[in-house]
Amino acid sequence: MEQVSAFFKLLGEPIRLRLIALFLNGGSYCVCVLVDVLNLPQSTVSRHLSQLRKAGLLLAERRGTWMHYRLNPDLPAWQQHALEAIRQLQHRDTQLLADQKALQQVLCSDQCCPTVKKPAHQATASASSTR
Amino acid sequence: MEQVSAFFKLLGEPIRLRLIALFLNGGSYCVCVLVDVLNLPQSTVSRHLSQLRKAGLLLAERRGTWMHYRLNPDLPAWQQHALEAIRQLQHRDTQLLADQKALQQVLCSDQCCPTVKKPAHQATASASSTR
DNA sequence: TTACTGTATCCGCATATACGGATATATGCA
DNA sequence: TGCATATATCCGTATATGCGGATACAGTAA
Repeated sequence: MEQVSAFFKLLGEPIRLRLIALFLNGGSYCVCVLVDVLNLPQSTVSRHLSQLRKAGLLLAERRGTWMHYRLNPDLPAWQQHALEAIRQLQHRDTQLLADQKALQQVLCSDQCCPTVKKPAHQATASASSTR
Repeated sequence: MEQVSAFFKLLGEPIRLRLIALFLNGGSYCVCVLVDVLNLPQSTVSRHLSQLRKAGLLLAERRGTWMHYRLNPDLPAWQQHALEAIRQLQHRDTQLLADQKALQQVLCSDQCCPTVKKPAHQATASASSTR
């Protein structure tokens, strides 16, 4: 029960909600990309990411200097249901839409993180096996 | 966005989560019943209920001295999705199961609130057309 | 090693929120 | 009226949580 409310508590914070929404497409992003997208201090973004990781919502993987986060694909069914709610909001909420647009811009400009894995449908509209 | 996180923040509190779970069956309960079920101070239960009502999750209706709360049947789709997550937990989480059992006991003992509307399938195991 | 970059954590501060006894308000009834 | 019950709100307190600059900790390359 405490675990359950802890999960919803994570979703109850705007920055974390925006982060989760960005990961819903299946992409894998390093901290510096997300800092650029959200336009927030690095410590703030990193803190929220590690909270999401500790809770099992995100997985982290080191690639050289960069730490890459992605959504845990093996979440329990009830959590996936809750995330589905956010997925529905992505097409309506202006903030989430703006974040997605900002993400694409940052990814295209390739300012940072040569090893970022974009979501499949963005890779180049050709090979699609990112996951 | 703030509205969205506010919604999840409501679900992020154990007592509110338990309250919502109790209402998922479609029943309509007064405060005193819920106080008995959760075994918590009246002010605590009432406060959480009014928070849920202010957010539009619950509807309240006065019947004489008693205030009856029930789930708002017209929630936006994304919220219903999130509630579906809780519905799935009802069969697994021991606390939620205990609450449901306690609710049935309180309702059967008829200690209070002669006007409580039980969910359809509990009414007499006959008519079922709630929700 | 040293320098540099990306990330995680620390820490003091500010704010939000929950608690629950006490009290106010509302309704029904005599 | 006045009392009793149900509910809502108040209020002081305790706790939780977010913030973000500063700092520590990788990992890479020279």
